[in-house]
Amino acid sequence: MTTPEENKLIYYVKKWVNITKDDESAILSAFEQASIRKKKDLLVPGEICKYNYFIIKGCIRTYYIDDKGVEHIYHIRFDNNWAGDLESFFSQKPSKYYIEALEDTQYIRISKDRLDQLYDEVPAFDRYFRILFQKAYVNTLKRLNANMWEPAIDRYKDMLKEHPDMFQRVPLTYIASYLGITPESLSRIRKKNNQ
Amino acid sequence: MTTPEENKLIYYVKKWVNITKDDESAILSAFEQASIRKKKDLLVPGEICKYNYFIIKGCIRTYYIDDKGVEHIYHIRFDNNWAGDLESFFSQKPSKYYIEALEDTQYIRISKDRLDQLYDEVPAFDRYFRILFQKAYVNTLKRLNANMWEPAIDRYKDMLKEHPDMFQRVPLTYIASYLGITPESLSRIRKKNNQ
DNA sequence: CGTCTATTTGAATGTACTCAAAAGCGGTGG
DNA sequence: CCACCGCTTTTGAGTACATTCAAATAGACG
Repeated sequence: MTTPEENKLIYYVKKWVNITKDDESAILSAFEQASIRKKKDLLVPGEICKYNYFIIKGCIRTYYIDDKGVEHIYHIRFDNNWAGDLESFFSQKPSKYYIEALEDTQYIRISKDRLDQLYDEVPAFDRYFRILFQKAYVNTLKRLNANMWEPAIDRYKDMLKEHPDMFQRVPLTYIASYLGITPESLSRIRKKNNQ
Repeated sequence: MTTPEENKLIYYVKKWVNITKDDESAILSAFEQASIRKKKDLLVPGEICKYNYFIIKGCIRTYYIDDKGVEHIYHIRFDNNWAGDLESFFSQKPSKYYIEALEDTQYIRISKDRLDQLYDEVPAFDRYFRILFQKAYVNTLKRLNANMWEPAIDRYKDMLKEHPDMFQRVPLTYIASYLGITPESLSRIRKKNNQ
């Protein structure tokens, strides 16, 4: 039994796959620990996303800026989640995104080469990510569906129910963007919802 | 070298991972071949999605019907793609979706148990699906983003460019649903686009 | 040829948008 | 401790895009 206090990553990996003690040390030695201050960027457009990040504690958003200069948020991630631009990370081509800390954030990171090595060393890690991506894919399909066919107010209510913490930790402007609406619309929706 | 003519699944697996001859036969023996007629269902709501499907030739759509009785299409898949309700398949709980053949379709399928076995027997298959889900996840994020922030006409044009075949093989009503708009709106967009 | 379904067109409606401005809130420095 | 500044959130007015509902037209298939 690994507790989150000992090592968060190992704890969460073990939720999904069985690994040996050797696997554990192989995994642990493949990651580096680091931290970043609020409002600082882990990645800016044009750079290659050299690392995949696992957030130990903090908050990170991934967004891009469109032709008109408007920000659009892909996702907002908290403790015990992965962050990074997968597309750039796996292709090792320049990213289109900003990855920014919304709070002072502690994380661990792994480079592409090191991760590929780890996949070979520890096949269970392949499986771990297979399961993770599978879940991420299903969740994103659901989010897509909600965005297509549910009115914004329902999406807001769902978010309030599923991620009440967000509203404590993230400015409403960002939540609006994540929900696919403007800050003004979110404000009006909230007003309507409180009456 | 495996050509698509010999075995399509093996050909596409080899595009992403290295497998031995033994792996090949293990994979092949895990799948059953079958076919289904146009307009028939592989899955209806309430049923557990017992299989994951790889389409050899044909076309399959996944959709659900909302409270108001309106159909919403999650995806439309052609030859050499996977289909199935992943959520139900992996949890083995009842599905909310219809999976329907839009053409006479040949496919191979694998059950959950057999696939879990295969993951143990052939670790490369874990990796194959890791890569597949990873790509599916990134693609779905892009589709989500387009739906949130791009006008319907741009999404239509993109689809016309990326999947011109769709328009040959799939009724416009379904394409509209896939794009997240009503058939009426798609009709008007097409009219505007041709002027 | 007739029937059923898919597509188009029309008119009215609604939801979320843009642009502009006011109000609220938090932190900093005098 | 208060005043000021910058940023977030709210409010208002006008607009646009896609929707709903209804009906007409076009196409596919037996």
